Amino acid sequence: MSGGEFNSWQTVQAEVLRRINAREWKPGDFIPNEAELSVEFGCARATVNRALRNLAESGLLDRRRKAGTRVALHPVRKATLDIPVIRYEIEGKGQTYRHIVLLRQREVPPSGIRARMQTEPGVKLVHLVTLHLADGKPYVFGDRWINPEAVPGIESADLTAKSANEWLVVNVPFEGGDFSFSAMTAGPREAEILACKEGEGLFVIDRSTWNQTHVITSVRLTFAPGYRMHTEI
Amino acid sequence: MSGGEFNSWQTVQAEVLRRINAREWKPGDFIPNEAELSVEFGCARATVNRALRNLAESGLLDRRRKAGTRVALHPVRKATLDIPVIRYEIEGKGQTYRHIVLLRQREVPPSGIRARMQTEPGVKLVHLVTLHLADGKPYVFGDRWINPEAVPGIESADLTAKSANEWLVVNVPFEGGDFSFSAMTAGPREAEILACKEGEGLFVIDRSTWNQTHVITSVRLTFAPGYRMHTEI
DNA sequence: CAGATTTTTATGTATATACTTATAATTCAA
DNA sequence: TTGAATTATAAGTATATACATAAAAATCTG
Repeated sequence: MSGGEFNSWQTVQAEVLRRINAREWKPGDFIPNEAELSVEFGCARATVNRALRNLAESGLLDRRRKAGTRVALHPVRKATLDIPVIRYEIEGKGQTYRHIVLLRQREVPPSGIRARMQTEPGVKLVHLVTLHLADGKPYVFGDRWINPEAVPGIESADLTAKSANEWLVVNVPFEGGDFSFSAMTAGPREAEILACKEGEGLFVIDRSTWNQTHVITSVRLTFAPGYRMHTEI
Repeated sequence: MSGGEFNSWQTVQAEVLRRINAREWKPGDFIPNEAELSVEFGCARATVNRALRNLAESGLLDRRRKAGTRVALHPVRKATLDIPVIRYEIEGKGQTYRHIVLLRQREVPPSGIRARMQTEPGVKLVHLVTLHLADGKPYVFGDRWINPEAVPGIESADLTAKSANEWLVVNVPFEGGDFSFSAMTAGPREAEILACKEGEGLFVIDRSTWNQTHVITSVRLTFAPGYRMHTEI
């Protein structure tokens, strides 16, 4: 307590992790309860709680009240990935960032977008197509639909200075988002905009963000060939 | 306190989140310190700490000792994505899972793999190519290299019953991983294995996992056209 | 005045205690 | 015997307190 010898929650977490990895506690096994572990490790129950909670959050343990704590059967490890703000991403690589607005108009969206945006038939949305360049070369282009109802300032915003991507991040809070990652084959349009060959495989991110009341925006980012999204555990 | 009216850390978190979203506390602003907030919310500092820590973990606040807590300038939202175990993913969709081992041999890896796996020149690794099928149709194929030094049982494992993917998840603990997501263009080999056309865009995951001492395995998963990886915030 | 030292301060963590809550297990009742 | 009520239990949370630690700010020094 006063001496200096104590178990931090990290120590406890490391030891529990070691036991899981060493298969001393196997997937599906119940592990001792918090009270028992706190005695074993010579620390407070709160400390054990912190350690186990952390491991549960990262998917290695399953915990339920009264039932107890068990080693996760399907150790679904979770990776966290940052949502890129394109300018930061490019500038972070030491390249210069520039963007061009290719299209900006109010438009009735196609049905797929309308479903995503949950708007009534016939309602016009802001349609925005932007090309982002790194060192002058096409990097990614965004085909974006914005619900002006959810974003009051959008009509008057100067989207040539700051891209919609950045403008929205700074000006419009969102509560939730929905991402999907996939690949597509470059057609004539993509080939022209991204200055690549038709038929090349392109990395695509589809993203919708919303707040309590509205779907704010829905965007498809199509990256030039060679793009990689990276993350670690 | 005893009555029933109290502020849980969730309540505090929700209110802080509201203020951030309402721009009462703008990106870059310092927010009141834990002691002040605990007075304002009528709760213990530990409760405020829990709330703020949580928000910091999800990227909305930046905290530093002594400096204080500020609203993140670049609200890099973090999405967590589950690392797919292919069989679960397919069966989760209600499809039947099957896999075929296309190649399994000890082999000296090409230099790119060798660099990734951090092995000495000339050292042989286990090379394994597996096709995973959903309802009998090609879903993804894995081109995998395994360091037998890190995985003692691998030589004798029956990888026709359980795929290497699943066998490794169950039998080999790992401490860290490295993921990258990208797109490629189907060449003759991919077209043949995945039964798609040459020139189609394919989604690719490159993954390495390691423990303290070794890089365990490095795999490239190439998905059939149409695959989407999905996540929410 | 630059550079080293000390002080101050906000977050970070540990602990004992107490109470809450979900839920498994048990008992009771129809 | 089934279904409802009760009990016991393990995690979940709140709190007061104390000390640790990083780092900004202030002070001291040559």
